[in-house]
Amino acid sequence: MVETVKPRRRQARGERRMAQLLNAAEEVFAADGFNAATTNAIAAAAGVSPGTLYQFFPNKGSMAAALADRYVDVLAEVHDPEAKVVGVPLDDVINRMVDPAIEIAEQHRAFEAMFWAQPCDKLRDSVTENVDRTIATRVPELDPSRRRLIATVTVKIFGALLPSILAASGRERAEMTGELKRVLRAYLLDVSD
Amino acid sequence: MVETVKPRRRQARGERRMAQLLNAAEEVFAADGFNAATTNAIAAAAGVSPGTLYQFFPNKGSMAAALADRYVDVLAEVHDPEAKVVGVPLDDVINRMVDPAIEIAEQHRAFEAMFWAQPCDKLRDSVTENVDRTIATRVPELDPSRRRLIATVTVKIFGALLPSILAASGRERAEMTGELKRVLRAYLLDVSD
Amino acid sequence: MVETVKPRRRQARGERRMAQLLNAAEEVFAADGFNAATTNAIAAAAGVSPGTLYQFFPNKGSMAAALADRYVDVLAEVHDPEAKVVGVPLDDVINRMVDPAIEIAEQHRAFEAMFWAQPCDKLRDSVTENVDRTIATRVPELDPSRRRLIATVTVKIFGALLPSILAASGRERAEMTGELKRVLRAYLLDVSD
Amino acid sequence: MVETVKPRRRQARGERRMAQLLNAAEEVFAADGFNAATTNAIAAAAGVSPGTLYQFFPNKGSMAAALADRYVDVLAEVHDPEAKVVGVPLDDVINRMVDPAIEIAEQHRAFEAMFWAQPCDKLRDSVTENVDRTIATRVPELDPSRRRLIATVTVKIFGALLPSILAASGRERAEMTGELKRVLRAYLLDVSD
DNA sequence: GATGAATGAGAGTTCATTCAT
DNA sequence: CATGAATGAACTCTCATTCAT
Repeated sequence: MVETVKPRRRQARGERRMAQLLNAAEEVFAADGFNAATTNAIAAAAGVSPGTLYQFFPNKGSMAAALADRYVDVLAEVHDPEAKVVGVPLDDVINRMVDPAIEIAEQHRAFEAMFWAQPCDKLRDSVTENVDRTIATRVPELDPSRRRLIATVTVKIFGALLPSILAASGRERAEMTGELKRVLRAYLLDVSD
Repeated sequence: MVETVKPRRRQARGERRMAQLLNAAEEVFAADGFNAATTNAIAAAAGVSPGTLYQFFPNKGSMAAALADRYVDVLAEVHDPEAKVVGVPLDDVINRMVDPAIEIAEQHRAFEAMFWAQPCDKLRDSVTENVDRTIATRVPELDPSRRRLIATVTVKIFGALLPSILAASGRERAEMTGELKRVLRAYLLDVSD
Repeated sequence: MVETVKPRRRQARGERRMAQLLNAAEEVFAADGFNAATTNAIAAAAGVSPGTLYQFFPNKGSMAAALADRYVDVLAEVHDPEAKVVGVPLDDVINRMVDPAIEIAEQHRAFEAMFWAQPCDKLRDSVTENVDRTIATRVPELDPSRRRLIATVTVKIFGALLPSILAASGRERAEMTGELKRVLRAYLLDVSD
Repeated sequence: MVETVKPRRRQARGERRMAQLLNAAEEVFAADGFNAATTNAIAAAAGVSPGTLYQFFPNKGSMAAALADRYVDVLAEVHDPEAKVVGVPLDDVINRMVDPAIEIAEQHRAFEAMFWAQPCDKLRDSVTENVDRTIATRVPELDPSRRRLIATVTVKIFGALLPSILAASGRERAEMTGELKRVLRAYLLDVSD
């Protein structure tokens, strides 16, 4: 009994540390970008020593990957697999894809940086997978590999416009977001013929 | 007249070196990206000492900027301002925008890297400007600021898909290129209503 | 209490290193002067890598400043604020100002170099302050700003002759030192009328 | 005849170049100090190429030395060897030593920098020599080596206070200059007993 | 003479990572 | 687990000087 309690405590502490470190990494990655971010800066932001950081993450990239995982989870939480996709205006589908993603990107400040960092393919892949599935449901007759291509392109477009959206606010942001949706709607309409 | 030749000779050597250095920079930027590229590596690739590099360029960014300038020039050379834009299928207009850009990107190996590097806004701006002008000719009634937005989005989409296009070849590349054109056509059609 | 010892240990190693680095810096600054001294040379003289140096000092100037602080401390230790300054021959006062300073300069080989280096104003200021206070005690009726001027001039004279004194030895040094004291006595006598 | 004219012209051009280069060196040395001054900067300031500079001066130090020579000459021009030194108030003698020197230092902007630069011992030596001779005339019974010592000390004091004098202006400068003269008068009075 | 390109060792500084404590 | 000292190669950039033209 004692043996089981102690490990739990340890694990709990460990996870707290990891979360703490990831939060710090999020700040630093968001502020400086992946390349310019410094493991020392992350450790400092987390209030621990560099050595401690390396007890939880083998290298800088793994922190980015872990952050990406976190974002994948958040996206999954928000994603409603039961959501109607067929017999619904395309605009609604796009809204349900784009809006939560933007909101998450805004709330999780390193989302944008992680979206492009090399060690975070997972994140892009996951988003792509979601889009792919949505398309699959809505346009089942589409060839899977073609569908994959379309999903990939869709995600790249999203990634390309996201920075401008996040950098803007108010009216400007609405405009940029509108433009993103316009592009996607036009493309997806064209493609689903 | 004779006097002008002598100075030219000296400048000639210098300009040869500059070209040589820019070529080397192109290689290194293409291989490593702007951030990871080192001035020493560029100098070495050019077969000169680091000091020589700095006789022609005050810093790393200026090499990127010069390279960007070069690409702007190449784009300008290829661009035919007399080309018919009105009363012509949109597909043709898009082909004439996209195909030369891709070809240039392929021939000038750092084009992609420069397209995103911070010291090279000029390049993106120049491409955006070209697109803007083309739209202006074709859809004159469009509000200029809205037009600018559309051009910007168009260029971002191009930039987002370019890496995949360049990374691919043969059938795959044709597919990616086709997809890029499809996106742009759908978007621009939608927008010019 | 036990807890405080452990952190101390870590700091102890660090402070040992800092002392070691400052000693090395002292050697190198003394030998080459502040400008010509290199951080790599200092690190090498301390037997550590350049990176280690920068864990304790953010830049070259800060090492000089730290050295200057050290000398300020040594001067403070030697300075007896209770020492009689009134009702005592001026020669004694001057001896008590000059002799310890020269001795410190001799024992701490970079004293002279630090005395003039820009990042070490503190050192000159501190010495000036001491002189100022001594004059204040001995000639209380003197206008403070005038007193400051006199102290400044006194210190500059000291700094100007110090190199010759340190460079000499034996009889020559005694002569130079005597000359310094003669100047100061004559000046301070003149001034306190 | 032709042969004698051409060399003259060449020499004339050469001396013009040297003067031009020295003027440039004066600016740069004055602005940056001897160490921080750059031969390239000097050449640029003179409007010539680095290679040209090295056709007239073998290295950076030699430019400083040449400048020092120039200042020695200027001092000599100003110096009146017939000036009465005996049977005249000491204040007058000091004025005639100090005032022209300060004026020269002000007019020739690198005087101060050259006064301390290592390749310019000549300048200090020359000034020292002048002072030595003046003392010799006024106090002939003084032991020559002691006289040399006094002259040296006098010059060092001058050099130590000169920067403060030049940096100041108006009332402040008058104060500093006054202080310099006070020191020297007190010292020389004491010494000539 | 004059040019300016060329040199190259070396400056100060950084940082992902390791390791003794 | 945590610490923070330690590493060291690598980075960007400089500059007195030389040399081909």
